[in-house]
Amino acid sequence: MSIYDTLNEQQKKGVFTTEGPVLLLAGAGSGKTRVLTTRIAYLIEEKKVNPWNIMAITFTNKAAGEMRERVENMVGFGSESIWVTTFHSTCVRILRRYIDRLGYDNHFTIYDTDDQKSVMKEVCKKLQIDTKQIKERSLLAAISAAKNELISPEKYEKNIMGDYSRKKISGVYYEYQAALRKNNALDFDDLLVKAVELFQSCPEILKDYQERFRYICVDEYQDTNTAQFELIRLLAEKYRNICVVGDDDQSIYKFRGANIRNILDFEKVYPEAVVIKLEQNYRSTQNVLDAANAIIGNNRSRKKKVLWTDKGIGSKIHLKQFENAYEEAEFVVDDISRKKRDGTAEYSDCAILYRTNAQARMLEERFVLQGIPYNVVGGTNFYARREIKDILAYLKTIDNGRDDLAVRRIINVPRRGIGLTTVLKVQDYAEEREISFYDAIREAEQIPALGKSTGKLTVFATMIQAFRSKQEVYGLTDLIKDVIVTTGYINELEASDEEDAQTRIENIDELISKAASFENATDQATLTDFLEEVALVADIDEMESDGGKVLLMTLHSAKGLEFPHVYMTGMEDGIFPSFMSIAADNPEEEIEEERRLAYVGITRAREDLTMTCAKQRMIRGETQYNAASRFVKEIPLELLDNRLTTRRKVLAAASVKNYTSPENRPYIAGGNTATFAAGGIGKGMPAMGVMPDYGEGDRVKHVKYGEGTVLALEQGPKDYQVTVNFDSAGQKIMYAAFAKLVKV
DNA sequence: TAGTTGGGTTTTTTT
DNA sequence: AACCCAACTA
Repeated sequence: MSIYDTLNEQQKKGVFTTEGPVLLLAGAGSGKTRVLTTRIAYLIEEKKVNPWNIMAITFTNKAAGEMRERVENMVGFGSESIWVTTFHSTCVRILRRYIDRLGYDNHFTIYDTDDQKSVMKEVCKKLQIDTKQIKERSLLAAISAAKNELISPEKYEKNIMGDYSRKKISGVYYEYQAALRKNNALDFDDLLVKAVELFQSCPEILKDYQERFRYICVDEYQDTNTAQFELIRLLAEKYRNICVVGDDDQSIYKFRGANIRNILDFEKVYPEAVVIKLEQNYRSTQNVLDAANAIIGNNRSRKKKVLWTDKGIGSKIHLKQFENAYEEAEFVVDDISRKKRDGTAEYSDCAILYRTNAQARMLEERFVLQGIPYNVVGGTNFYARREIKDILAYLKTIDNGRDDLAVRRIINVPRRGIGLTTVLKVQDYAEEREISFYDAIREAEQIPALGKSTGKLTVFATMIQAFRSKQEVYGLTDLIKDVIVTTGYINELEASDEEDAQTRIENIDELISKAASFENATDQATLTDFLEEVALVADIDEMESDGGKVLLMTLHSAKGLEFPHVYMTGMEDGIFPSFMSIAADNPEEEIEEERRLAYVGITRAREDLTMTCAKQRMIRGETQYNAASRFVKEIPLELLDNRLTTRRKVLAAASVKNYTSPENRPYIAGGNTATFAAGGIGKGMPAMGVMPDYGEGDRVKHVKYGEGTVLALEQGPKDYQVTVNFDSAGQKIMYAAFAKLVKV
């Protein structure tokens, strides 16, 4: 029996039609990833295509990783040379090699949303734009929209047509790009734009990649924007072996430029395309599918298809309305704990979905109260946290002194008594000479205006230079440890009475572990590689699956996942569909997008679906009274196990009081909310400067490097430095507090 | 220069 | 409710 026998007819067609353009319209749960991976295996095993010539592109690292793993399990070897990545990493890889052709340095850094905002703030200051009238974010949104459509500043300028606000944006767009270029930085959108630009201006480079990628597969095609479309179109132009997989009903990223026409008009761009529809669902029970079909059937702009299953009717959909969000959370958590007790479900079988990240908080409180393990996916990206960004700014500075933003971020963090006045003076000097901020610091002695700050700047520059030279000898992890010790970052945190100082320290510890595992997984792991990897992780990539925990996430994050038991909470008009979509200029269109989101949510459920809503809910400090979601009302009554009934609890008032005051919260022994919420075990920071229990000549053991002999142990300024000669890993110098060496 | 405080704003979703 | 920022004070 071969891997192809268990496929249905349509799936087989998808696997075997390897030549020419293919559009796979794959409904939710129809096994599209399976078709995609089997197709790749077929290309390699049967068609004898060199894995090197295959490209599979997705949106998240998680999806890419899963795809690679599945292909690996099917083909004997060679799978490691398939190019399986995300759009963004693909672009970075190409640009790292060739972006000098566009006048950038190949050592460019990648700016996240935070950095973009800082840049924009400066641009606005420079152009004297009042950010109270036009907000940075709306300017950035306009620029992002333009970039997604591959509209350059020049093109944008031509399209002003006398429109005042467009004229303003046009100027901002120019300045913003200039600022990025000066810092040798690209934002997320630039990654795509510049890759396309590169291909357009260097046909010989494009040709190389066209020769390489003879077979291209694109997952989640409905979420591609114009830039992504163009990138793929260029790459596929020569061989035209392009297979795109998507579901127009699951297009939920219009707000970030996804162009649903890419999938709807595929046959116009590729008239010879073979279109295959996958409508058999292997995931959910009939009741769940009927509900999904009933809801999505209300959308007008879509390719008609109806999902079916042979999994059986299954249980009905549960619908519950509560007085307020506390009771809603209480019910959901109780229900999950009941299922666990009954043996109906494990914690990891359950997922709670909501429209906005803020809705997680109340559920979290309840989980903590009941002592049930849970994990929140997303929210604030780990790498966007202040302490992490600070450390990364050091690394960026060490790696690429041209990123002024990074240098300015850390110039006075931890405090070195370098204030705004000094920074401005340095900046003036840098601007005058057209050099980078960091280079200006290195020339601090040449700046007469500085006065006694000069010394402080010199100390800073010397420290960075020292890191740079040590970098040659050190590994990545050692460098980070050195940075946090030498700069006194950890010391400052430990000394501070800030409430979440401990959490921050733990986060830094976590960063070190991430660096260590990156170092382990990559040979020749460079600082640049690490910074790049870190810049492109998505919330969902960080999800630990099957940690025996209930998962909480937004409906958007849930796309592509499935769970036996799904809870959709906050099913209220104004929350879901969101107020923004109801109040939009084009509500029909916006609500259709929300409806697709509802469709995505429902079709995550394998067996059991529960929808909940509350009559009353606090949003941004204001109490809102919401009716049940219109989407709920679109579900035929016979699919529900009950009518809408409100549960009223006498205890509600009392219990509300209980878990709003922190003192009354029964914490899990030995832990606290923060570590619990982060889903990690709080490892804490070992004390620094404490004499280790080993000495010169002793045999010790390290988590990563294994056993070795201590060659030297000397008291440094902050902590003991220990030099160990590891049997397999060679000689390493490390701080005793971090090395966590065990005497053997 | 650093820390505090009061006022104003806010994301809905994210690579 | 939470966060960010500008202005004010030590």
